[in-house]
Amino acid sequence: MTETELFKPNHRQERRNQNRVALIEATLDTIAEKGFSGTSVSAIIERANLSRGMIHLHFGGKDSLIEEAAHHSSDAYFTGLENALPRSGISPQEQIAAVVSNDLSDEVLNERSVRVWYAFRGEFRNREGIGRYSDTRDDRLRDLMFKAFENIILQMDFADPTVMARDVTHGTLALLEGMWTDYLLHPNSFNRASAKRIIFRFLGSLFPSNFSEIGPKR
Amino acid sequence: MTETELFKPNHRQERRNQNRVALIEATLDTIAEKGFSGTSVSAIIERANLSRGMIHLHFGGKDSLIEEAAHHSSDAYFTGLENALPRSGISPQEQIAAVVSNDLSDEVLNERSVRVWYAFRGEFRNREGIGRYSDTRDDRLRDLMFKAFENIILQMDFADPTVMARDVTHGTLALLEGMWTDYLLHPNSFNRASAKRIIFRFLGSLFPSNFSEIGPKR
DNA sequence: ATTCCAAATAGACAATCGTCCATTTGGCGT
DNA sequence: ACGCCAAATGGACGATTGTCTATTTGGAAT
Repeated sequence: MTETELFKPNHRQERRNQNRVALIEATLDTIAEKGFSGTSVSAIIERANLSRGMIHLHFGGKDSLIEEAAHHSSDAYFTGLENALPRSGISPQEQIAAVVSNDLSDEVLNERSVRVWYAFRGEFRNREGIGRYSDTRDDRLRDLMFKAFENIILQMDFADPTVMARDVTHGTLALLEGMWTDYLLHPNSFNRASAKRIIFRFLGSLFPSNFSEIGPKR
Repeated sequence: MTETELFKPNHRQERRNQNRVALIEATLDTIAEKGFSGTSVSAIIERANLSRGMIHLHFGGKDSLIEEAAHHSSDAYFTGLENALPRSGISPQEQIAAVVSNDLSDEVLNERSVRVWYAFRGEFRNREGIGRYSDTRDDRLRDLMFKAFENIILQMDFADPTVMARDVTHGTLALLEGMWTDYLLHPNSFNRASAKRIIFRFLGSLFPSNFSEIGPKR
């Protein structure tokens, strides 16, 4: 109500879109705070300070709104990741380190996004729209890491470099996943530096000339 | 109704307890199939083939039933783990391998239990009863693995063996967590043998005289 | 200044939620 | 064989769910 006046200079379509985004953000906030089962239409519109009919007007229904929120959340993660990755002239180990650092950064690994992410994970079976974006995120990230590890492994001598690259990619992503879970369960005692050291300890053991427990070499 | 006759020879208290367990199992089945948001009182009692009032009679309310179900699920995991661990005369690396094998076994890593587990994870913030059991599981398992890794590390020369043991424990649990997530998202393409090989590849690289990519040595 | 129509509102609506109680059932003790 | 009382039933109950529509609002075009 009082905030409405702040937006007065805007045009109609801008206001419309602001409300659309406000609904999505309010949905994510509510999921983070009250979980999926506590996320009702009433809770969402109360947080967004909008009227009840807006969800039907903008999204057609609650389920579509939640799907859009999942989409929005997934997009935000990848936009951040692509900004965190320098365009070129970067060694494979530095690329992997960039992914690791990004996944453990304040922007990605915070209480809101982790709770939202796990709430979606717990429900994605029943909402097809959510599962789609879960998969999308994994596939793009997996491909990026695989190529980086492949570059590292090809200039060593492994019996089956492709399998090795796939295994290490899989393992590193699993490590990151596990760190997220740890943060979800113990957000206060979680230590970002410690998490990073652990991951690089594992990678440094596998590729001593590319990683140390401090981070990537060169 | 028709099944009632099968239980006729039982005493009253046994029947009562059977119904109690049936409600818990029906709750877990419903969570696995429909997610937390689809788990209503109606859905539970329909699956259990019992009357509406039973939940109030046995548990006092839906929330308590769900808490008991989380407890039941956690207990089942640890009972299985303790059975999988031979009592004594087993090397540290074999202890760790037993935990890894157990976490990747059909009994622990199946669609029902993984969906149930992640559904609880997504809601544990709001139901205090659930969070308690989540933590309990982690603590007991962490302690077990830490001592095993400590034994391995103490007969090597590391600058700070305690930190190293803690890091590797943390990392290995994170790897297992990540494998569970992978199974949740892609239950059909998931490969247990591959998951095990990846974990032992990481551990074999850190402790070459204790692990190989096949499994524990000795 | 007036009209117009997209945008937004607020409440009606049936369906479903979880709780709880009046009633029935049936196994055990006498 | 009978009566008792714990166990189980199934529906009533108010609260809350998500959807949708009749109404109001207000910026833009004339």
